[in-house]
Amino acid sequence: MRMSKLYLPTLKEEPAEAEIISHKLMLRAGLMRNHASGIYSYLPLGYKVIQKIEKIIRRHMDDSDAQEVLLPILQSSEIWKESKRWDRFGPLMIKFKDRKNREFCLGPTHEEVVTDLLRDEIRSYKDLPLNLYQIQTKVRDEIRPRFGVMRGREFTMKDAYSLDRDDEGLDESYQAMYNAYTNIFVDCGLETRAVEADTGAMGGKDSHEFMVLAESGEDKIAFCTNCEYAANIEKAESLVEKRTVNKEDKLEKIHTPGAATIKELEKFFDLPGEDMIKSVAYQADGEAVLALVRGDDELNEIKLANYLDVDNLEPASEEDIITHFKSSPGFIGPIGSKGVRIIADQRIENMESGITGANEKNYHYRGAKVGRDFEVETYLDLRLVREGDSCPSCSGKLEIKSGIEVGHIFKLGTKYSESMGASYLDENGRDKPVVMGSYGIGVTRLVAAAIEQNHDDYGICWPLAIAPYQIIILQLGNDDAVIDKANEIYQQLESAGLEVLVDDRKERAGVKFNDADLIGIPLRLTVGSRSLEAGVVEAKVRATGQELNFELSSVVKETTELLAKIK
RNA sequence: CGGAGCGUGGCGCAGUUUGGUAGCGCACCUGUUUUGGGAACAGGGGGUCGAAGGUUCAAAUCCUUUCGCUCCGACCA
Repeated sequence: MRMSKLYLPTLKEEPAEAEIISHKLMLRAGLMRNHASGIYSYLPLGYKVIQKIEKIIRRHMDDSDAQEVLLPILQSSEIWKESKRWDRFGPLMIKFKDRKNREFCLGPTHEEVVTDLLRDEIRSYKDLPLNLYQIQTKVRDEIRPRFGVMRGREFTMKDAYSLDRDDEGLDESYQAMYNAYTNIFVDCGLETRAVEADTGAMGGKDSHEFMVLAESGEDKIAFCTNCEYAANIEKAESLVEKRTVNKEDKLEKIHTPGAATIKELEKFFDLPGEDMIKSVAYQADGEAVLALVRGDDELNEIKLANYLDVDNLEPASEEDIITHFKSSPGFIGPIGSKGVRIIADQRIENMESGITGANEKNYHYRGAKVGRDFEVETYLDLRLVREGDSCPSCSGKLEIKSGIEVGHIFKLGTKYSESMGASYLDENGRDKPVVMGSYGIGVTRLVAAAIEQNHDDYGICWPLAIAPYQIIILQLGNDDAVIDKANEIYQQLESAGLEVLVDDRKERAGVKFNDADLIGIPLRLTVGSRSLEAGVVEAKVRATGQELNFELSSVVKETTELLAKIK
């Protein structure tokens, strides 16, 4: 491609709308432009990168016997009501009515469509297993789109759906996808880590996320420094140490004016947070729930929501605390609570006693004991893991890092097949629900993640596999000899099947060098009168800065050889 | 949805406090000289100052309403 003809609007200055590096560079390097909040147009260079990624994805999906289809974006409300997600997804979906007043949404995902499509087709165990995938635009009315393409309202996703006869079949399909994903990300030149994940609104049991480690990531991941354990912090667990603290044995009500937070209580009593019982009040589908964690711990709401199995878990407002919990904000506690479900973290069980709110303004109890002074419904893991916690599988130390979720795989089980009636007849003629899995890759998010992982002060450093072009030839100056030579090399390389961009614009050298760095083409060849006099073209590897001179007579051969070594 | 900030040529910004008829840098067009890391000089084009309403002799500037964008939080596969 000739740059004189390429639509490539690069920006010299930082766009004001962008905050993180990948977003800035995607705008500056002319990959995309903003249309509205969280909605983008992809320009030629950006779309090339997307197509490269899609090609890699297709190859690995096809290799694992998945078959590509294309499902509708416009989806009828009926199937969503069947799966009970019309309300569950709620405002995340763009919903509207057609001229005949029928309800539709723009598909935020396609489980319902796939299930609907196949429930009438799958008759026999002989039709299974099956894995269908598509690369499609998804529409989600995110509450807060941000970081450019990282959390957009419209984005490209590869989603796949497996259908199996039973759990063993699902395990196999899941493992095949796990392997395919691992290979896809390696082939894209990305470093990812698979972590255990919560299943969220998708439902189901096992789930893994594929994370690109990056400061700007919206997710937190806990890793063991000693073994392979890695989990999203939403799901991560740690060993519960067996130790007892605070041996007060009588319950005592204490006037604690102005001490409402754990920090203030630590000061007031001159005791550490681990001697206190933190009580967090929630409204769970209208039911009052009090979650207890140790004072120095943070509550993991996802763990609580999973246990309660509710659609709506919201922190109780100050008003709720007064009316529903009959308490006082800042002084809430489990003692004397009526009509409130009390659920405790397992570490509370190890506490001999603790300091907790007295449900009365400016009062706390000291020496509160579970079983004697109050009862709990159950003990379970409710706490957010912290850096330095002990690993649940090997008791090594946990470390916490930020990551960008680029892939997510789920074992859905029979959630959709049962609610929507997708079943088959087994060998014995018995009707059984299809066992499903679902597998997603955020294609456009992957572009941003790749940039987060591969850039420097001058611009993007594309991994070769997903670079929009492999080679950029800089034609410096307007000497006929230079123009002819640049042209000749361009044509030779293209004939050799390489992807080449030639900067034939009437720009000064500095502009060309800077644009080349910005758009991040992996290999740069410079043709100018200086190098021609020396009988060479200069080669420079974008990512490493490595520089070489190629003899004019063997440019194609040497370029091909060098490319083979670049990642 | 709560909090904060911002909307002025394509991009980045000043001007708003204290109303007086719009400016800078980059980009763009023409010409000359340049030409290996974002050239210099000269000339030139382009903006109903997000929108609507109001106050005023006069509004980018003051008031009201509204729309959009960004950040923090809530929320969110």
